[in-house]
Amino acid sequence: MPELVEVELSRQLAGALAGRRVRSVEVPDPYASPLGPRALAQALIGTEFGLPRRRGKLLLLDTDGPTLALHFGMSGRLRLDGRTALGPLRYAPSGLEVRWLRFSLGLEDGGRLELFDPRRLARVTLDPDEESLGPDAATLTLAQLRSALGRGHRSALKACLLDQRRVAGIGNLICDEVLWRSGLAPSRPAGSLGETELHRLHRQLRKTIALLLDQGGSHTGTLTPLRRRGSRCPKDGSPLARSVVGNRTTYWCPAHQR
DNA sequence: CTTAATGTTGTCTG
DNA sequence: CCAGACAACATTAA
Repeated sequence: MPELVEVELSRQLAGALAGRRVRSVEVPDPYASPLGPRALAQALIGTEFGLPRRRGKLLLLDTDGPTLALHFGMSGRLRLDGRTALGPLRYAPSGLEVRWLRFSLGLEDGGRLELFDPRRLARVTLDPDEESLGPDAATLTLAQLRSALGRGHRSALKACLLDQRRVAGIGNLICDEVLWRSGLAPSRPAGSLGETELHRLHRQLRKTIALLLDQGGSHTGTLTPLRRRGSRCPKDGSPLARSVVGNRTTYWCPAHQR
């Protein structure tokens, strides 16, 4: 679930952390962090949270000490004081089982921040390298998009959009949805877009992200439910193609995506 | 049992 | 040097 949209919803949930202090640190699955449980505890206990930030798919929880960074991998989700920001997990519809709790913080006021992750690809770090991420997709300017794609001259458009160093936050579902709405083929060389196409892509990117946020998830688009063999394009009725682009399964309409 | 999965990273190859 | 292919990571569920 964790593309920009889910992480943003988690950031909003984490807003309630501001001004609260860490009392305890638990790491039931040490695999979740390259830092040991001890280092995390030492760095975090007693610190006070500020307002949470997000860059791409990274949730940044600033404290008056280090910045706690959460990356949700494929199946991570956040719970704060018993509340979550997202609907059921695709790979764990039953949701928040104790065996999937990988990291948690007890707060001085009795509250609790918990990271659940069935698939164990989520990561907890401190003071991450934020600058290696490209500009955030939700607020990307046309100029930023142009330069992100320009440098990727001959690599596939979709591969560029998924590259977090170029643009941060776009995942597989958002990418396919945006390209479908933009009428652009995922395998188009990124550098081949004309100014009109670039404009269209930029507009659809911003619009789609806002829509998906509003609807509560990356999976709420038009194309997502059609990600199975035999589906047809809702725009023109053509059979959707299924291929691999940028290492990810890609659904698209060869009829109107050019 | 097989396959695919909302992600990232490193390695190999042409 | 570049882009693409592929495996690995670890697990769930259809």
